[in-house]
Amino acid sequence: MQPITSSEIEAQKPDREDRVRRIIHVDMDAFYASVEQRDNPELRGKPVAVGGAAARGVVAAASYEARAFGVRSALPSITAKRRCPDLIFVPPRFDVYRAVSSQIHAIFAEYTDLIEPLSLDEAYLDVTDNKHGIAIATEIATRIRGRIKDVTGLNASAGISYCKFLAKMASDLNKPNGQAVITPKHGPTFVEGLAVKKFHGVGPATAAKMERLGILTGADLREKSLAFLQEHFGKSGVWYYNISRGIDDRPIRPNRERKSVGAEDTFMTDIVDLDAARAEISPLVDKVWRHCEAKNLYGRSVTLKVKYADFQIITRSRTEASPFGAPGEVVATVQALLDPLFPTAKGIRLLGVTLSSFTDEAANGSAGQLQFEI
DNA sequence: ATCCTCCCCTAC
DNA sequence: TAAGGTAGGGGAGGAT
Repeated sequence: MQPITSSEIEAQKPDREDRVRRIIHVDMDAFYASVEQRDNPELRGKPVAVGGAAARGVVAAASYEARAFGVRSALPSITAKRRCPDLIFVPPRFDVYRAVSSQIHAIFAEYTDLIEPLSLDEAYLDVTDNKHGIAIATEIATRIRGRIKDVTGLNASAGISYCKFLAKMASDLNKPNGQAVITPKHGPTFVEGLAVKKFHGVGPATAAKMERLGILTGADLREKSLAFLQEHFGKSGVWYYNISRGIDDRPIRPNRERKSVGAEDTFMTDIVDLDAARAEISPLVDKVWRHCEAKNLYGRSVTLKVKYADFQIITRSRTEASPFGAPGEVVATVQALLDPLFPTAKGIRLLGVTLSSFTDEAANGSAGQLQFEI
């Protein structure tokens, strides 16, 4: 400990301790697969993959029995079947997953309103001030996991720490059906010993770039200056600088608003001609439009996504002054974005449509717009 | 200075 | 080897 004056103790100590947050990251174990095993006893104890067995499908979630064979999320279904010939493919039931997600969210809300869902099966909770006045966050995590088990029959894991990054990391440490704590005292040490490629937010590209710079671990990262990291990683450099010291002040953000709604489709066989491509647009737009309509989202940007046979992905987008008023308008715009891409030398394996730039209100009539412009 | 378009990276 | 669907954030370069 650094020697400090008594006045500093008076001034700082209570302040510091007040500022230490208690964050829990809750993560359901093999979520989709566990729901399927819960609802169909035939699947229990067996290797299960949720997702399409289709030729171009991938695994969305794998049971722990399947993981023993190297079956993982995002693995091509055909590879999964080769690794695990007895693998049972089950189509996803998102309505059921959403219902379970609501149940666990209700359990979180018994303890705090500071809930930030990351997906159907994961959330950050800030329990610094919680509804039961429980001082020990691990106690809350234990109770939440018990409640989840009682209510849903499913296992959850949890990470407990003083920030989101370390809570997230901690939830993996004793998975499945476990929890782990990283205290402020041990946070920086934990990060130092961690390979950067394990950092949440550092993917293959960034990991490779860091490796070229001689950065393999959190300790390596910590040795680099802020200026160096900013030079090589821009805005993210600040984030890396802080996180290598165990510093992450990002707040829990409840009620994050959706910024885009999209739909995309990979075809059984690649598309080569414009008419075939055009025929795919309406169904995609209709799906997106229905979703936006149900949620009262009025988008004024539309993006067309094209994935070619060689996996090159391009996007073409257009932003209007006011939101689209009918699906037909979206279809027309997307067609206009699509046309210049033909004739194409490469087949197209996927098309996608996304609406974004949501505004508060539906489009005014054209007369209303004119009044403003005059 | 901000918006728009397009691309890259990441996560689940 | 075979590689889905959905979403968010950052950055570069150009337009307004």
